[in-house]
Amino acid sequence: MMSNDENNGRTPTLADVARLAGVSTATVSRYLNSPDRVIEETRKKVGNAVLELGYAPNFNARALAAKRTNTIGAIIPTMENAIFARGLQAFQEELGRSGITLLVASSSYQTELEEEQIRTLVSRGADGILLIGFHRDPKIYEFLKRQNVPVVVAWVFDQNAKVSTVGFDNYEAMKALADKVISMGHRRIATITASPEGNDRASERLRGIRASMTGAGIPETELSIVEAEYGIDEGGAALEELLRQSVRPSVVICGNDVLAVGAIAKAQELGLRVPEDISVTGFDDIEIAKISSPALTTVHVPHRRMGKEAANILIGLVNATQTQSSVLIETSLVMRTSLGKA
Amino acid sequence: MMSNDENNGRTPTLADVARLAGVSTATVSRYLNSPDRVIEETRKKVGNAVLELGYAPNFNARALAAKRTNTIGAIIPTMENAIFARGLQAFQEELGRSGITLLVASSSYQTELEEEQIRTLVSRGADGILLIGFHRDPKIYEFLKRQNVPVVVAWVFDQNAKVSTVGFDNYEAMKALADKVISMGHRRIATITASPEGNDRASERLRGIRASMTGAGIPETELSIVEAEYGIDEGGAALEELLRQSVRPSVVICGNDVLAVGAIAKAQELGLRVPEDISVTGFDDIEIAKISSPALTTVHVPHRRMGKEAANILIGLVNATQTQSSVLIETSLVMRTSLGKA
DNA sequence: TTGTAGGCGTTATCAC
DNA sequence: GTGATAACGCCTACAA
Repeated sequence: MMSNDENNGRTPTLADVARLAGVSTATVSRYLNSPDRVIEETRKKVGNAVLELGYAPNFNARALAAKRTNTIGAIIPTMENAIFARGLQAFQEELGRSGITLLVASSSYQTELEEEQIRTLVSRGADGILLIGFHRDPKIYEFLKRQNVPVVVAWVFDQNAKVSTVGFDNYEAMKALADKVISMGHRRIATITASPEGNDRASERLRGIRASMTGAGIPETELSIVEAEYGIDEGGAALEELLRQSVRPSVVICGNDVLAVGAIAKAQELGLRVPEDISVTGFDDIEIAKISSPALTTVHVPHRRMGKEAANILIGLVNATQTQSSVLIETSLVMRTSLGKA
Repeated sequence: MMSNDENNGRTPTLADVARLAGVSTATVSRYLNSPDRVIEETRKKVGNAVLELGYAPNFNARALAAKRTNTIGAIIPTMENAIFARGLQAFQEELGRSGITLLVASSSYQTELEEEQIRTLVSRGADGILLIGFHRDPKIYEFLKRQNVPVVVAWVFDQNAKVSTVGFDNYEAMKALADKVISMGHRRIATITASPEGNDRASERLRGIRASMTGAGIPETELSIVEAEYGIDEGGAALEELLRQSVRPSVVICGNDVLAVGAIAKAQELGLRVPEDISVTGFDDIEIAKISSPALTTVHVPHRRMGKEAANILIGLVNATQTQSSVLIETSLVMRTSLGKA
């Protein structure tokens, strides 16, 4: 065989394969999409041509003609946060099982960026989209509806929402933790949280703490709040800020395990014993919670299950085999040693 | 205004916008791609039409016609591994700065899966691709070359490779660590590593340890090796296995920080003091290394810088403003307390 | 500055 | 079973 570049430098197309195999483009297309609809002999001819040319179908052309991409998009706040990255991994694995590819984008918690990414995903023909949390311009939901792109919102749960949700009740989950904290005698409560601005998980959790305090007769104004970005060092810095305030808290409720671990490390560095001098709690229950010393009292979030369920609901929505529905992922309190009596 | 669905349920197209605005499709296209080439007045007309229809361009059609996607693909082994997730985040941020979208896939360390994903990415028209590590069927590199898709391989460095690399010398980095370990008197050396099968980072690091031992006159056959998947618990289980062997190692060199932290936790659980009874080292220097107790002696890998550099090289390759080139990312030994004298 | 028209690589509807 | 051929939605010379 002399060579296989009859067609100068172009990347081979369906037509090239058809020519080489001596069949029509229609047949090649059939060979690719439903091989059983083409007779054995031609199948071989076409197969060889495909191999010889190193042909790879042009997805964009296919999507254009077929009006379906077998693609689902997901936008998460950040991949830096282990729990999102891992939930996404589970989501992806489940999609893979159905031969669906995942398109990922991360918004860095910027809503405008997220809007743009949603449009990009839709432009790319995503058959469905996974989003984290409710909070966003209602116009986006309208846009998505108009474009006929089903959505699943994860990390939150609301039976009555107009979209499908797969997650837990952030308010209740955090309230349960706070109730426990208060039941152990704590009154001087502080929290280190992500900015609740445009972040409904964070604001709901904050609301949970406040409700718990109020329920116990503690004025919610007594709650000290420090905002921090995601990161161990950030958690430490936030703790320092907390300690600069007039009354030292007896417990610091953190928005996630990473912040909590950072707070613990900083406290110890400053000579405070945890939990004897100050208690600290986390949220998420990622692996780090177990190996932290003291081990972290936290809220367990089954992120892999959440990712998996989200994938299945979205797939159902896309195939229209399922109508809008939400699933509640149960969280649970995990008592370890970083939370002690007041 | 009565409504904006003159066109039944279809999602609006360029033609719809053109019709509504009373201009040609070419003008709308120009409005979208180079607004400065259309006069203010028509710009307004078209803009309104776009808004009113909630028009979103069809990316696939655009890619088909323009033969450029402004998209770059990346395949990483897994998002579960924080250092990949974070390197990828940096990669993405850098691409975003140039208006390029990122397509992500994770191969779960399965080479066949990776091959498939590479084809998918190419099919989707990725202008360039980021891969982790060298090791893969040469045919893939040929395929990529034939398809004219530039590649950057990260997490490894080889000036002489036929593709661009952005990373460090895994062999040298680990050898430096091992040299240090041995200089502290250790002779009974063990390692917990990811399976080196088809993983050149892991196998190179293993080679580094062996070379160091040989250099110090320690028969490399004395190296105890246990393979483990990524995870704290996996690291712990691996340590247990190591301790079941006849001679107890004085030091355990782990393939990454997560395994190391797991090993430390398990050792302590079994009543061993670290580093007095057994030393442990990590690799990567992610945040967890600092808060581990004892803090982890490890190899610092500037993953964000690596992601960023990889993005820039790939962008240069895609724009053909740059030819193949590799950049070395320097790693460094970080001495903390988990490594003590033998 | 704007419009006309051909083409990008596939799929899908028909006939044959 | 297989082959023409018209979409699919957009871009881009080329004209006007």
